This record gives sequence, C-alpha cells and structure tokens, in this order.
Amino acid sequence: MITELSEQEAIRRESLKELEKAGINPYPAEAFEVNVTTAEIHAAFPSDNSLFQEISIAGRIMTRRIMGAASFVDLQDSTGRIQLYVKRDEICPGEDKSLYNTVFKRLLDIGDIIGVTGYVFITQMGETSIHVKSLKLLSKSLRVLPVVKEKDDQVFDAFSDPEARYRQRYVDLIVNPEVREVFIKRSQIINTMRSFFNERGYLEVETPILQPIPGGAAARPFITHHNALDIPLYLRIANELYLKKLIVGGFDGVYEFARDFRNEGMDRTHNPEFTVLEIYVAYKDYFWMMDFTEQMLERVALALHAKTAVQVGDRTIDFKAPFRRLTMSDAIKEYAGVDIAGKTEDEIRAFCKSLNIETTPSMGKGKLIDAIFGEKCEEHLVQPTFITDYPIEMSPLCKRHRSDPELTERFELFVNGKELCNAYSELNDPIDQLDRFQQQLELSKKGDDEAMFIDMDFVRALEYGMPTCSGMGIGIDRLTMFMTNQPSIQDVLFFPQMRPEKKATPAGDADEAFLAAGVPEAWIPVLRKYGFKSVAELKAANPNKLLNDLGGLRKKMKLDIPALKLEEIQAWVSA
RNA sequence: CUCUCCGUAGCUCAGCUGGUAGAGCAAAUGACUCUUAAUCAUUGGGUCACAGGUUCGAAUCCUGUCGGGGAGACCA
Repeated sequence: MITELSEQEAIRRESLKELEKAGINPYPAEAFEVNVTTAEIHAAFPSDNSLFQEISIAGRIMTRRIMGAASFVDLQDSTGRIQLYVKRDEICPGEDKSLYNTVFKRLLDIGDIIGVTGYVFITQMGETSIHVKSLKLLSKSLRVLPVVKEKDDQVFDAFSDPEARYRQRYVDLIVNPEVREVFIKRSQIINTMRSFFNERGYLEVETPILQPIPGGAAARPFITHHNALDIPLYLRIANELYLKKLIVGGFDGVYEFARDFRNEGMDRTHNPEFTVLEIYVAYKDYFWMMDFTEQMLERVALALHAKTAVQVGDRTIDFKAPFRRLTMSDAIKEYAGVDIAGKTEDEIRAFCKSLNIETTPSMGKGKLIDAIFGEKCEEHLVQPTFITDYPIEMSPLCKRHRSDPELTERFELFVNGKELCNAYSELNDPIDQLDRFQQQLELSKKGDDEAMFIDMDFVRALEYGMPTCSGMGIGIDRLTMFMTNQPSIQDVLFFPQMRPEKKATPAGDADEAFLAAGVPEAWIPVLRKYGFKSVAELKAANPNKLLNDLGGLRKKMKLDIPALKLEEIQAWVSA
C-alpha cells in the first residue's frame, strides 16, 4: 500500500512524527466543541459587532498567508470560509513560542483540520475575521490538496480533471464549493417532493431491490445469486409491480424513492444505478396525474430558485403549471408531418421509410411509432410538454384508452428534448393484463430482447381487484440535472460508476510474484529501486552481493525495517 | 461497439520540424505583527499513463494496451 511517497507527502509524515514527539496527538479522540458556523458569522456579524465575542469553530485550513509573527488563515467549514487572524503572542502568551513558530508555521499544512477559539472582528482591509486565542490540531492531512485560488470571481488552477474529480469526490467537494451546492440542491429536490406527497397523506414505502423476476420495465437486469436459496436474483429495474400490489393491499397512495439498476450502456445521461421516484394513487386517472405532476415540479422549481424559470444550458425552461399537453399522434403530425391515426403496421413502416428512419422486422407497430416520435419529435419538446396516448404495444402495464382501444392512457413529460416522467392510468383488468404479458412473450419470441417478463404473482394480485389508479415515475438524476443545470449525470451523482482504477503495473513482476518468492513486503519497493523488476532477475543475483547492497540501501534510505540475513536472501534466490 | 481528443511535478498547464524536461501555485529554508491569487530571496521535487517499434538518440513519430472526456450507434 505504501508505495513511493512524493516529496511533500514524506515531509507531512515527518511533521506527523514531530508533532507526536512534541506531545501533540495529530488525531485526538475527544470532541471539539463548535458553537458557530462561518455562515452564521457572515450572516450576522457586520450588522452587530457585539455578537460572537467567544466563539469556538472548526474546519480545514485552505490557504495561509504568513508574515513573521502574525498570519492569516482561510478556514473552511461545512457552510463556507472565514479568515483567521493568528498572532504569535496571542496563542503563545508565555515565553515558549513553539506552538506558533514550530507547530503552526512549520508542522501544520493546508488541508489540516483545526479547531480555534477567539472573537470575531473586522480587519483594516474590511474582512470579517476571527482573532484566534487558541488553536488545536484536530486531524493532520497527509495528502496534498489541490490549491484553488480566486480573485475577482476569477478562479485559478481549478481542480478540473473529470476523472480525478469523480474518483476522488471528497477532494472535489473540498476544493470546489459549487459541487457541494449541486448535491445540497439534489437533497432539497427530494425533500420538497417528499413533503408534497406526505401533505397529501401518501405513504413512503420500501420494496425489494433483489427480485426473483425483474418486472415493471423493459431493460436488461443485473443478475446475482442467493446462496441459501440457491436461486438467481435480479437487481430491480423498476418497483412498479410491487407498489401496485400495495395499492391492491388497500393503501390509497404509496411512493418510493428507489434505486434501480440497468445493465446497459453508460453515457452522460445513463448510470448503471440511478434513482427514480414512483408514486401510485388509488381512484385517480392520468389526467389527475398530469395536474399533480406539474404542480409538483412547479413547487420543486420554486423551492430551489424562488421562481419557475430555470436556466438549462443556453435555454430557459419554465416549470410554471400548466404544461402543454399534446397527444403522440398530434406531436407526430406537427413535427414529422405524417398522420398515423388508424394506420396499419405496414403503412407506418412505409412512413418510416419515407422519413429515412431505420426499421427492423422485429419492430411492431408500437416500436415503429416510437421510432418516428424519437427521431422527429423529442428534440422539439423543450418547454415541459406532456405527450399523451401512446400506442398499446409499447405500454403493457397501462390501461386501454377510454375512447380508442388502439391507444393507452399514458403520458410522458418531456423537458429540453428528454424524457423526464412516465405515467399511466394503471391497468387493473387482470385478464387484459395477462393477455398483454403474453403479447410481450410473443414479441420476445420475435427477437425483441427487452420485452417484459411475466409476473404471475402480479396478475394474481390484480385478480383480487385493484382500484382504478394512476401511477407516475420520474428520474431524480435527470430532474436534478435540469434543476441544477448540470450537463452530465456524473455531476449529480456523488460516486458515478467508473472503471476500476488499476495501479500502473510497474514493468516486471507484480508484488504477488515477489511475495511468492518469499520476499517480505517492505523490501519489494527497495528491490525495485535497486533495479530488480522481476523475480527472475533476482534469482540470477549473487546472494552475498545482494546482502551487502541491500543493507547499504537500507541505511541510505533510512528504512525502518529489519535488516536482512544471508539465509533469507539465499531462500529467495533458491525458491 | 465506432469515431475523436486527452494522459508531463501534489494541482493547473507549456514543451515547435526528434537532441534525456519547464512555468505558476503548492513544498522546504530564510525575511516580514492587518494579509487576502500576500510579498521578497534561495532550494528541492519527474517511471513524461503502460508496453513494444523506428532511430545514433523518443515526452515528441508509429503500433498496441489501460484510463478519461466528447460525439455517434445501441438502448428507456
């Protein structure tokens, strides 16, 4: 684990030892009392100088400006930053000035976490600051933080490498304050929605993530295995069927913020695991749900921005209810210029050809219509728009339209050309439901590998009777991208999925090979430094010379590991 | 999966048509008791992602691998 340390990391580890020698615990166990945050000081101090005369505050050292016997430090806590004024004779009132001269100036670094006491004042340059009376190290930082500087709203040397930011999000959060803001807003979005539901008496529930049948959506699942039951289990792709079983069970409204998993491609709008809210409300239909959805989104926008207009890229999106409503057939008429109403599969296939849309024989009527819509319409739906009345083949869980048996009572909400919500008047006819599942089976025989599985327990539940019901699902990650103006899903997930980091395998053999030959772990980096990259090279060496050279190297590098014996080295070479 | 750009010090980046690496910040040492991208002086810090190839000589040219960004294909 401890490979080559950089010069600065080695210096920090030395400082750590010196601190311990001086009797300072770099990682003390006891609590440090904090009685104020930087945000509270900045909010109240300038108007009332009598406040904050005895404060205790903790945070991370972000930058220092040392001028001999006095210094300024920028301290960052969870709410922001404040400047500290550290004066030698203030923190070292007696003869012994080592706390300032040695500990503060030499042994502390940017990145260390400290606690201070003192009082708030305003410097001659007009900056609200803390006059430090005592200072205590709370945690020593051994790694070097990127130092981001700022002047007149211009940022210098920003920590910007996406790979490093996503892999080491903690560093990103420390040095890039706007990143923290995105995630605070994400939490606000979820809280606003939760209040909206709870005020109406709906119940927050939890349903299985490990499912024997991955139902409720069309997607490729992750498969895992349960040892005790000796059965395959799937990570859920949706929770729709379970929530509807709860409506059967007698709840009037249930919702879940669910983590779903889909074993499909990754790009800037798709992560293998993502968060979806699904809500089901008894005795409602999809018209009711449209009203509900637009009110919910308007409220989220207001909660975050205090207005309904939200900046997304170079566009302004207005979440003020009501949103435009358009049937799918009208949308295709408007944007593709063809009328699909009452047309056969062959006629629609011909439309696709005339519009230069690729088709395959396995595509049914529903997929063909969806292809036209996807190619020609979606990109135009910038302002929030409900697209309604989808063809029946695409919606096996959705109630047939009350006035057209070819269609379903379904809507999707499009924002900025992307799908955001999906909702139905839920299908509660168990015979129709089984029939639709069987049609899915036919599709899958035709080669559609994402047709739905049949969940017989769900059909059985419907046979007991489910009230009329409307359900809606909304992608929380996508919603957060819109509401916080982030172009990539990776920017709204703390830890987006990444390929595993491989430590650059040094030329020659891996550590394991050296260990297998009997070399103690601590000596492996030494051998590499000495020039042995592989076990084979090691075996070719003269054990006596090795003993001498390695002993010398141990002294030179001041290594804190036991000296080697000739027999040990002979064992490696002959192993 | 395809195309494309990228990978150099802890961070942000230079490095030309090939000649064994530079800057700013950060760090070390020193000066400085109201600075704020603090300032001034001195110094150290590199497996140029990895592996091959071409060449007298490769950070640079070529091939492959790994990792990342972007675009597309596929996909809700």
